[in-house]
Amino acid sequence: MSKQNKPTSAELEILDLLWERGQATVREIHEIINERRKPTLYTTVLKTLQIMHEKGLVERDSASKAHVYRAKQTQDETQKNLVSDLLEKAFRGSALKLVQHVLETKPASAAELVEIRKLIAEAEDKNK
Amino acid sequence: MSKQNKPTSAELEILDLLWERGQATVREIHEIINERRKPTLYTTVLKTLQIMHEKGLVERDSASKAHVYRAKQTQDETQKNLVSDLLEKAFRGSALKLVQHVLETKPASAAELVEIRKLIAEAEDKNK
DNA sequence: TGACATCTACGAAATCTTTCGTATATATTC
DNA sequence: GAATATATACGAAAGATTTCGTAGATGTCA
Repeated sequence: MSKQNKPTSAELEILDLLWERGQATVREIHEIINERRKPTLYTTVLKTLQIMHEKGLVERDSASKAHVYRAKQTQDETQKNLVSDLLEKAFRGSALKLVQHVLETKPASAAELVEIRKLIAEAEDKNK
Repeated sequence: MSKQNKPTSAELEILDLLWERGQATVREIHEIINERRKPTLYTTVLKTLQIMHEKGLVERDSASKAHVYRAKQTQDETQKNLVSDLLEKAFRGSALKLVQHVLETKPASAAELVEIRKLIAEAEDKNK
């Protein structure tokens, strides 16, 4: 059912902003992106959004002159797809290995570790 | 130091085979890949390996007519890079969210969960 | 040796992604 | 209503990745 539309790198960067703010115009997105990384023309961002619209990654309200964009998939759904993709492509399904690398790469805070414990407890319950 | 050579999707598929078998010829790789997914010409696989060789992703022994390829980076190193990349690009550094999705996507076995617990314990020790 | 199978090399086409530049429409303001 | 600022649309260049096809080298075997 769900579209197998894996967002590209540039698309993901934009989606991230949309998830964070709920919605945004091209200009807003353009400005934020330009602060964060190498300068990009306004029309580049616009074009990317248009392509994302064609692909069904975003929806837009074109009532006013400056269209307002929103992500169509939730961050959660997208993250889940990306993880599932990585798990399959690079980890041959080994959840353990993946978790191990996560904890190595980005040492989690004490609070996060507590939360992760809970997740494991839940997973164990389901196993029974 | 380490090459920031993020393998592409096709490259990763080949690397996976090399890690699994230690080494392989183009023909072997070609045959396995063709069993697993859409048919690909022999020369396509060959060309990809040649490019990977240029990039330094693999090394090869050309003593015999059919060259024998080996991955140059370990699976561990590569996985670590991929995770770090995903964490940054799609999870804004939230280890928790990532782990959550892993456990949802691929329900871990009881044995794996035990192992993950250990990793958390280690991480907590380091936090102190 | 000569026919045949199998290999590498590699240019180029095909495809995908990202960026750029131009044309044109639509508000705003004097 | 004309000048100006700000939008969208969109073709096409630029890059990166993947695939294809041809040329030629090398091994095998009767």
